[in-house]
Amino acid sequence: MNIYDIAREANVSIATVSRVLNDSAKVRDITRQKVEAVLKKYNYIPSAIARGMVTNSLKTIGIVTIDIRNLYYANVAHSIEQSLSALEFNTILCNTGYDNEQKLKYLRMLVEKKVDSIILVGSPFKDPVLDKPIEQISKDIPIIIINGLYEHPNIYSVRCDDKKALETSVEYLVSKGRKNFLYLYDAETFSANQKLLGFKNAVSRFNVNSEIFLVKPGLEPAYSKVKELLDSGFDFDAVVTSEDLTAIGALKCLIANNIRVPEDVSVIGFNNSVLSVCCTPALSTIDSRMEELGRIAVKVLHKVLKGEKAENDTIIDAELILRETT
Amino acid sequence: MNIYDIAREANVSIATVSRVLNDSAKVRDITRQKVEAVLKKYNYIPSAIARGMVTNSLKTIGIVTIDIRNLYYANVAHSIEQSLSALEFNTILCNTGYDNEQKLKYLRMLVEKKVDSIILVGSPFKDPVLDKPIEQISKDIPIIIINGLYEHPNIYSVRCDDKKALETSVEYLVSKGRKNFLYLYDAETFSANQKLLGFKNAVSRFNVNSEIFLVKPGLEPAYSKVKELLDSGFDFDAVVTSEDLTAIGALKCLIANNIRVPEDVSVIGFNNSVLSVCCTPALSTIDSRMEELGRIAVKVLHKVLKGEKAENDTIIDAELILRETT
DNA sequence: CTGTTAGCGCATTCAG
DNA sequence: CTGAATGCGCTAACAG
Repeated sequence: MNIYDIAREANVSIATVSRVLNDSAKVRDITRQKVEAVLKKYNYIPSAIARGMVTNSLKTIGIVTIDIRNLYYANVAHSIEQSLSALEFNTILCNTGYDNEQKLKYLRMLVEKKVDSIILVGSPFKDPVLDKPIEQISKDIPIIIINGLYEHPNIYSVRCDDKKALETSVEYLVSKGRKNFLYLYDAETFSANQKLLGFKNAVSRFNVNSEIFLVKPGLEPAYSKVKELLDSGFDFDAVVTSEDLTAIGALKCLIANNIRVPEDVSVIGFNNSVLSVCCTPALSTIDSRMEELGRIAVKVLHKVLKGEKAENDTIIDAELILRETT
Repeated sequence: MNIYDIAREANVSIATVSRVLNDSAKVRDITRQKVEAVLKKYNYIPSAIARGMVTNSLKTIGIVTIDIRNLYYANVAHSIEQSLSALEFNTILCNTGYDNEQKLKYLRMLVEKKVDSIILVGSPFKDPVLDKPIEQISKDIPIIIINGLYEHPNIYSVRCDDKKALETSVEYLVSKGRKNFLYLYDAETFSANQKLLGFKNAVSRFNVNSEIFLVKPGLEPAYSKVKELLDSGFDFDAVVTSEDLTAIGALKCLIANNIRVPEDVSVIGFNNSVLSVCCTPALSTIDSRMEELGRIAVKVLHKVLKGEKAENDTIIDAELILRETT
């Protein structure tokens, strides 16, 4: 069933059917009703593909993440999908993992499917290997990168001020009398580097001691690292991390070793995920405002799609959430 | 740029270009190389829309969930997306929330976009209001429902044996000497009913006491409920829930009230999400094998799409994961 | 093995 | 306000 069938039954031309389907132009009321009756009778749904053939758009956006099981990505993706849906856009979800080959494969798929734009979630997408292809794509469609910085025409950055966030954390802990910091981070992306930079800035500014370690993502690696540090007699009274899960690993190790939190050691995580309220004591953390980032990304995109001028780099502030580990 | 441009530059017909693009038929090696050279020169990517116009498929599947921020949905969705991607299919993600209007809107969008199939994740999609539209859609494309039962041609169920899982939990706790059970559940869907049924079966079979309460989803409502029960002097030595987060709410309340877990009270959650290892003590829980469900769903779908006969209702067993709360 | 041709279902001129 | 005609880029017969 297509508009020809509808047109025939309604005794009008396909152009008229198309018009009422999109109410794109004036159609006499009586004609419209005639057509609508037939449309309803068959519960007719037009083909977005055929429309896309003409308009060269499926009203679909690709959203590219590392792994949607990660709460951070899930939250941003959800926010994006919802904002987009309100604008009548659909979302193609891509979980690329960390492998660049996979990322390229997905990017290609999205181009094939003629998405109206691609939203890259997370800084792992700012990578030398990907730069060329991404810039190539940006010649045809706008690209938004969340929590990555990409200075290139038609590529828009929307991010949270990670650097400042870490500075704020350290500052707060210093104000509480903490003097010996441990920083655990689990990635070496743009965003991770910003956090690290913020941490380093702050400890040097406040002139406190600090040790920094890169650990594998997850709870276990952080647990082991802290255990190792404890065993080696390393002394610290504050743990700051780049991820909630890492913080929780550290926290669990401290508790297991009868170190009181927050009396002896303070802990601050990052992201304000559900995880942070599940542990005991509940984790103080930094809210990186994932939903807000998603919303802004779509807002920027919408502007660009409408041909309006949009901010090339939007930065919002994170927020320190104090719970029981500080 | 389209296949005409490629054809012209390679001095062949568009049919030949199409053939090498899909390697659908024998093409002389020398011709193929000629074409491929031009293809590479322009880094040509064919339009899936135009192809879809002819084949009536975009090699895209709709996956419909309540909310991807929920770890359960995120895990299943991830598994589906990955399995699908390996089959060269893309995934349109839909977060419908609980509102039926929204669900219908998404369903319509997916039909418009001519998806090859729709995968419904979670039992909230087995609802009288949705039955008609879903059955209508199933006339054109296969539908898979994960953790819901839908007996209808071209609709396939893939689910975890929730009933048995709950029976196993209770049985285990009884074997540990527990006699007074509290069951907290947070939804009234098909899946939730199965769990409830399993719980009831088991407590009656083992002849132990039980109280059952419906609470709102989340950590807080469970916490409050348990607090209320404790204050009222209600006596219990085992808490079983339909969700990890609910279990954690209960657990936190017990701990806060100096009730020892698992010495005084045992707790078992459901889903084996990351949350279960974040709390202290770590939560014993039921692994509902979300990744496996996603994988099987895609396997079933793939069969159907290839025109092979597939199982209408696939059931797998959950697994009891013992950690520190039992 | 390769080329010609006819649609796929729709939006969009351009006439009337 | 409405209709006829055109083409979007590709696949799939069908010829040769």
